[in-house]
This record gives sequence, structure tokens and C-alpha cells, in this order.
Amino acid sequence: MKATDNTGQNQSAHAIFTRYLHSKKMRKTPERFAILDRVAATDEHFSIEDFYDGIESKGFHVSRATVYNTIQLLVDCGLVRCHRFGNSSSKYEFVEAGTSHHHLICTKCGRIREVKDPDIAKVLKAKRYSTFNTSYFSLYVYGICSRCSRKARTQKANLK
Amino acid sequence: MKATDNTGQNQSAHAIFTRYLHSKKMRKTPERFAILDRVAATDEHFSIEDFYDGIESKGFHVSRATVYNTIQLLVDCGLVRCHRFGNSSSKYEFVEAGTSHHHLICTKCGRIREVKDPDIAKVLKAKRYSTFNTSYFSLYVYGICSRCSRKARTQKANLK
DNA sequence: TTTACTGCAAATATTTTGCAATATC
DNA sequence: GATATTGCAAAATATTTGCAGTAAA
Repeated sequence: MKATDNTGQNQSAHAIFTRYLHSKKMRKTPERFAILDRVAATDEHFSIEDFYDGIESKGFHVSRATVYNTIQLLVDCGLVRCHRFGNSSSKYEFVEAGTSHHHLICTKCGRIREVKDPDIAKVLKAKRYSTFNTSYFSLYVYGICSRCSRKARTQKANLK
Repeated sequence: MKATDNTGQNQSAHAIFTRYLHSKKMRKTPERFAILDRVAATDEHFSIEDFYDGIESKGFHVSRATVYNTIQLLVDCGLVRCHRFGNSSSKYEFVEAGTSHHHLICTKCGRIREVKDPDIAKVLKAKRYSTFNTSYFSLYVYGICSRCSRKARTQKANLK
């Protein structure tokens, strides 16, 4: 399981979620916390379907509707981010407090690479947009990945 | 109709698309250019459905499948960008050559605001990622828009 | 005890695909 | 003339919704 400390305040994801649910007068159900636990234990991007299959295989049953609902709550309270790459289904990731990364997306093969980029993160964090209360950023860099570049070079060479 | 000059080379969108189709040995059909023309004449984000209805109402008939295919070609050759905001359908926009903007997305009401931000654009353009051949960026800034902030303040005040 | 939440299944929305007819090259 | 592209409809995929039963507060 990953660490879930939050910006030095040492609040666990559980505590954040509990506080969020409380503030919205929503119920603290076992399904919601089971889903949070499993999300927090997942290092990769996952789709709802991935997640649904995964949690079933661990012997815990929740309906798809509850997965959709709960993941959305986690997005709303900032514990999870949603990405919609290419034309595939929504992908989610647990937010490791205090960290940040961007995504390099290959427009040829669709492969996603994560990059930590403190320089850009710093510039973005310093940015203020008038009358807009920023909470976070998503930066997507589109281009051709090394594998596809290599493939293209090889094909070109073979044509000669 | 908007100007379609490209990075000082004065290539029209038509010329770019023609060149692209030629390079891929694809056919230059009237449907493809009619779709490009209408895309280039549209200032806002549009969904495939919006676009389909719009082009029908102008008396030009193309099938949905052709709209999907052709818009994807335009994305592939860089004349159009695709955004997938929130959980709505894909939104597209014509790329005005040489310009750039980011998107502020309200996590409460879903409203999208475009902002030109030359500073950030400059920083991003200067960025190089090893073994990745960048073609463009998309930056999404999430937060609460002024309207929603105001609404929240008013509600709080009324509770007192 | 009240009613928010859950599971299930059906409905909706969006996008993709197969195939016969057509038009580009 | 060969075959890429089109239109149409059906299929596939992803997500939302309605409702009756269950459980948190």
C-alpha cells in the first residue's frame, strides 16, 4: 500500500474522505472505504472496468454503479484524478499528495508516459487567473514516442 | 471564415489537408473538404453531433461515420484539436495557426473558459523531453469559476 | 425511524464497424 | 478498372438512471 500523507498535515486519505463525506452530509459506507483502499493501493491508471474486475477478484463485491459513484466522489474531494486519453474510456489515478507529473501521449500508438517535471509544475503553481480559483492542473504533451520514431526510421531505411 | 495562415508559411488549411491526404495516398473527396470548410468557419468548441446537425442544416449531407472519420483526419494532420472535458462527448476546435490558449474548467458547473497565456506557452514550447518528439500541448486548469464562487459566497451569507 | 445508498437491469449516449453502392484516381 | 470512401444501419462500448431492498445515522 502506498503512503497517503497529505501536504505535511499527515492526513490520511481516509481522513480526507471522511471529512469530505461529513461536510456533504453523506454516509460513511463500507463500500466507499473499500473502494478508496483499493484505489490507494493501485499504482497505475485504471478504468472503471479494470477496477470493477479487480475488486471482484479480491472477493469484495460492489456494483458498477457504486464504483462509478464512489470514484466520482474521490475525484470531487481531490484524492483521484480523471484522464480521458484518446478515445478510450476514462482513466483514473490516485493522487499521491505533494507529487505531480504530466503525461506524454503518443499520437501514433496511444502509449502514455508519465514525467515528473518540477520546473513546469513550479511555473504552473505560481500562475493565478483572475476570478478563477485554481485547484490543480493537467498537462498533456502530444507527440511521437521513441518506439514509434524508431519504427518510422526503420521503415524509411527499408524502402531505400 | 477565419484566417487559416500557418506559421508564416501562408499555407491554407486546404493546402495542408491536401498535402496530408496526398502523403497518405488518400482521396481528396468533396465530403472531406466540405467538412474542413465548415470546421474552419466555426469559432467554438463543437461535438460531432453539433457538427452533424449544423452541416445538415446548411443543406450538405454527410453521414455521421464520415464526420467521425474526417474530423479524425483533421486531428491527425494538426488542423483540429480534440478535448474531452468532464464526462461529455469529445469536443473539437479548429486550430488557428500560430495561436495558443489553455482551458480553465470549473469543477462545479463544468463551464469552460479559454485563456491566452503567452508566458506559459513560451515555457512549454521551450521544453524538450528526451526521446519524445513533441508536437503540441494541452493544458487544463481545474478549479472554481467566478460565478460558482459568487454563488457559494451568497449561500453562505444567507445562512447567517 | 428516516432516507441515503446499494445492486441490478434497463436505458441512454457515443463511437465503431460491416457491407453494398459510389466515385476518385 | 481497381479500390478507397461513402451512407446506412447494426453493433459495441461506456456511462447513467430508475427502482426496490438495505443499512447508516
